[in-house]
Amino acid sequence: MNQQFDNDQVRRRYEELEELVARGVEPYPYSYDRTHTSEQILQTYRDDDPGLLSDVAVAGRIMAIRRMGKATFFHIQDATGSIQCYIKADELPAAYDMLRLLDIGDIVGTKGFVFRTRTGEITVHVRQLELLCKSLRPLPIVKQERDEQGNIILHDAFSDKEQRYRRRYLDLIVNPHVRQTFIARSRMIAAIRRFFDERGWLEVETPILQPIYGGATARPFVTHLNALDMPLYLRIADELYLKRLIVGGFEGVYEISKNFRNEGIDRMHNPEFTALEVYVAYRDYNWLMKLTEELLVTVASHVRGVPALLRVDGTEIPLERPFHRIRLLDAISQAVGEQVESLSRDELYVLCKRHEVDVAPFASYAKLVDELFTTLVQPSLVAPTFITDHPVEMSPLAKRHRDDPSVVERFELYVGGMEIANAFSELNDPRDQRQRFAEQARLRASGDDEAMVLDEDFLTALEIGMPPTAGLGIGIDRLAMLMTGAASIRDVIFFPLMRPEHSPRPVED
RNA sequence: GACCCCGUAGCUCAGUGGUAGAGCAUCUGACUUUUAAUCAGAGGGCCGCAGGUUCAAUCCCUGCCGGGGUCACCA
Repeated sequence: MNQQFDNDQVRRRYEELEELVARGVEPYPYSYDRTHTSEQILQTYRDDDPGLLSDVAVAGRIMAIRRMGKATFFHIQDATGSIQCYIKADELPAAYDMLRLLDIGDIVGTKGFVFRTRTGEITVHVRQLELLCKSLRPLPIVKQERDEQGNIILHDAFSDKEQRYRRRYLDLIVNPHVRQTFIARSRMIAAIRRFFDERGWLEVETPILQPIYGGATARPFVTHLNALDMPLYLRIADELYLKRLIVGGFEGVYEISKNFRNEGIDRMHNPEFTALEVYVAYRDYNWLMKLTEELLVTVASHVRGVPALLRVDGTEIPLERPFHRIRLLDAISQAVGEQVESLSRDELYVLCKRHEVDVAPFASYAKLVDELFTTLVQPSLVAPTFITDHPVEMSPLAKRHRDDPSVVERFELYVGGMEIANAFSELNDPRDQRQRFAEQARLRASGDDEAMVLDEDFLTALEIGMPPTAGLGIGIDRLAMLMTGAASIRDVIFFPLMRPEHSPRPVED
């Protein structure tokens, strides 16, 4: 064996492994038949009838060992929780001998009967002990203590964010709340699927590798397809493909999948993130606002038990229907204390300067509106609020408002100061859509590298004809943050993007 | 990309211009109902990396690497 040891704890464990093998112990067996999880034992045990659990088999990772000479207590942790085990040397001399070579982190299976100790803890009295996996590296030890109120006090919790994100497996083993966060995320997505499935809408998959990226304004990741010697883009949105499916005759489709945007990384943004998009034929954005309310209330109730979301500071955000609704320009007017509805681009620029909103002198009308909103309004949108009817320049894929052609039928949902949904009555007039693409092309030519690219086939699809359609996108990661009170998007993504730990020096070319 | 902060034992952290310390973890011994087990002892460190200043650098300076935060960017 030519093993490089990082430190003597690792070396010691390799030595133990060899000694176990020398004694005929298989350190990596193939399976283990459990009768109970730790949770099942704790829930089933009855002091007046301990015989109920006279022969259980549990398995898990050793998380604590207390050796007391000829008797030892240890805790094993499984997916449902943890349970204490008790083993006596005189009853099981061989197993007890093997136990001397086991460590915190090893995975074992044990059979025995359940009893309650003098100090009141439900415990498995070990009659048989098997090693199921030898752990060769030390675990970051988290000790926990219970105070008189029963609160759990953690000592020296594994808290270094870099290590937690890089070695999520360790984070999950030693930090129980992390497991809970990801279970909540998974339940949330399951609840969303159920909500749509119940309505008869079809879950679909559309291309992630796209020859033309579209459906949002963002810089893409570029890759290359060798077989056809052509560039491809990782999708920034799936919108244009889902609309093609509505053209094709499906009347309700949704997709939950990763998008990729080559932009900044911060606590709200990860280069790859999960988006939900749903499109429903014959509906408009008014109907979709009600649906969005219902979706959030249903999902939050399922995941959290109450129709409320959670802020980082632990305060709840009740989801009371109907959510606030305010037109985007009205929200800005309110914030600046004057009517902005009919202001020109140049007047808006002056307004920005007056309110110390930092904008470039050549910024477009849409950009100015966006800056004013982001700076002056968005932070205050804690309670769920629909911001509606954006200027048409900001929304190249949304249908013009039926009463005002300068704005579109669009809403964004803000909760806790975060944008979590974006939706519109979908633009299905191919003539208008072509004009909008032309405007995007003009922006692109003038240096806006996030402007949308013309997708001629998408226009062809619209010419074939798309029924009136409402479409909604939800940032799943951000919604998960609000379901769990997470402070950073990294806390709800198992493996957030990190720079390589030992980065090879990039070669300059 | 800019600025600020951080990087010391497996983990959580102290610390000082004279090359280091605690708790837990680890090792040895004691202990047959413990639970942050306890008691006695021991080992463990390129103080992120590379330069510079200095008689002397973990500490001061510069650069780099990694992380966090703020801003910018970004639906």
